[in-house]
Amino acid sequence: MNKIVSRFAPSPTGYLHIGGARTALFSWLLARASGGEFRLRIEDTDRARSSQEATNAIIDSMKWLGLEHDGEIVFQSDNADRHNAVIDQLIETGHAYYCECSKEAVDAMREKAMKERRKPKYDGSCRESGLKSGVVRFKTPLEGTTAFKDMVKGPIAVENTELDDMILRRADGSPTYNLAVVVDDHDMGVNNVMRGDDHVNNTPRQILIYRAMGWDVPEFGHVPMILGPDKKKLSKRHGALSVMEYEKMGYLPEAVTNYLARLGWSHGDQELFTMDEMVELFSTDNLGNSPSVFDLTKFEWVNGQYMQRADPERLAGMLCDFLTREVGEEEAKSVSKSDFAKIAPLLQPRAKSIVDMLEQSRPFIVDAGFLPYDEAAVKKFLTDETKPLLEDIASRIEALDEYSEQTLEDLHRQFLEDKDIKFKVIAQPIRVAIVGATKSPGLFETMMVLGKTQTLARLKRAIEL
RNA sequence: GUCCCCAUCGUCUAGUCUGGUCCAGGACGGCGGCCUUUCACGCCGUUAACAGGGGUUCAAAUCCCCUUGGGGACGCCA
Repeated sequence: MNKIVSRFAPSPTGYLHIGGARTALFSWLLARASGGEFRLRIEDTDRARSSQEATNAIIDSMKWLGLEHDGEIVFQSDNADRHNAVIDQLIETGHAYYCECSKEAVDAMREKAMKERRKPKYDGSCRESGLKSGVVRFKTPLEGTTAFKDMVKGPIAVENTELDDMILRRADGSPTYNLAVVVDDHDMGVNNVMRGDDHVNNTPRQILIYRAMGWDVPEFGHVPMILGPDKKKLSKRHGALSVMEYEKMGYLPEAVTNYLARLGWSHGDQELFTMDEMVELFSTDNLGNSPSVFDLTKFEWVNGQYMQRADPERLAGMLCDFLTREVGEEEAKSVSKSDFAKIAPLLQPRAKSIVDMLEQSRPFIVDAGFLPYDEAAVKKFLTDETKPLLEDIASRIEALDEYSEQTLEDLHRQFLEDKDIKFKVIAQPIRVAIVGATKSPGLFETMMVLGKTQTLARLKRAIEL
């Protein structure tokens, strides 16, 4: 088989949302898995609805997800002349014809057909009229069936009588989608087309154009759509967010691609895949053919898995960026990346996202004087009984020559022995004293990250509360 | 209305092509427990599904038909 050339061809009418991202991912995987090429084409022929902003957003999203494309980005609108040349050729070869029926007349035909329980379509009245102007329509064969083997759905066949004589060139001279995709895909050498489910119906029409032009018909694969929790088509309402929204919420790109891949694709019982693994294991044979629900809970689990495995340095960098975004450059300066690099490992098993991690790192990055305390926790643990104990511990820490996790542990063990009490008695009071809350990473590792000065300052402040 | 597609635990799915090893496996979630200095993580256990009905067959989640339910398309949008 020749080298696979696949593509992703979004229309820049909005942001790239997760459904589109998954299609792009599968298409990318298809190419990469076989050492083929993955092209990107922007279908911007609907000039009224297309925008540069959306184009940029799509490109940024692809980049963030790591779906690098090969070659130059093709803008469909640049190819109008070529599209028209093909249309002219189709007319010359008798595969297309001019039609002057008004929009209203065609609407009436459709309505009539619908009433007669037939499929609504143009009736072909201008087919043999030999007109020389008007829109150009494709002369769909009157009989036979058009069939293809879908890479994900299997064999699909449609009676040609079901298809109507689609318009190839509009009254204003511009080519339509069905014509443009075929020409562009052919010109770009695309031989594997992965796209959304909603295009299955277009496929037979497009195949007919390929045949009329005598071109090789590519392989098609239609991936089912992604549903919201209510099993309805994903929409803004239930968080059909754009890919970049996920970035803003602090999710990792590899978690997004992993989760998206598992939505509709599988490799036995495996849940976690690096991009490299996916490239290695991907096959359209394992693509599912039924729609799936986007489950945020499971996605968060996947993200959590990647948070745990991530390099603390990278996390630290992200934490800095997020902090800057939140409080501005000036404020964010007070915390360095190396501070975050020390904090991150403690929070990695506990944070579901970068935003979550930043939130949890709050007690670590504020000065003792500004540490917020959970009132209920203070009331419960910083009592007249525990405060003297904390005071004792504070003075012992102060006297420490070498401040390390080991010496801290030894110090506490000795303290417990001296007082003849269990660690449980002082654990929560210490915790509340140094982080202001009842939850935190391990006490000694927390003290280490905090440093001797901050630890003591917090202990002292807690005693005063 | 017409055509096309889809249908396994609440969710994502394995198994379906090449019927038997599936009284259906894994994961998320839920529940219970262990670990433990809290919270997580981790570990162990548990919960829960072949949409319904007909066939074919010694044998069907797997093959065929029908029904039901869901989705998509039917544009001088892409």
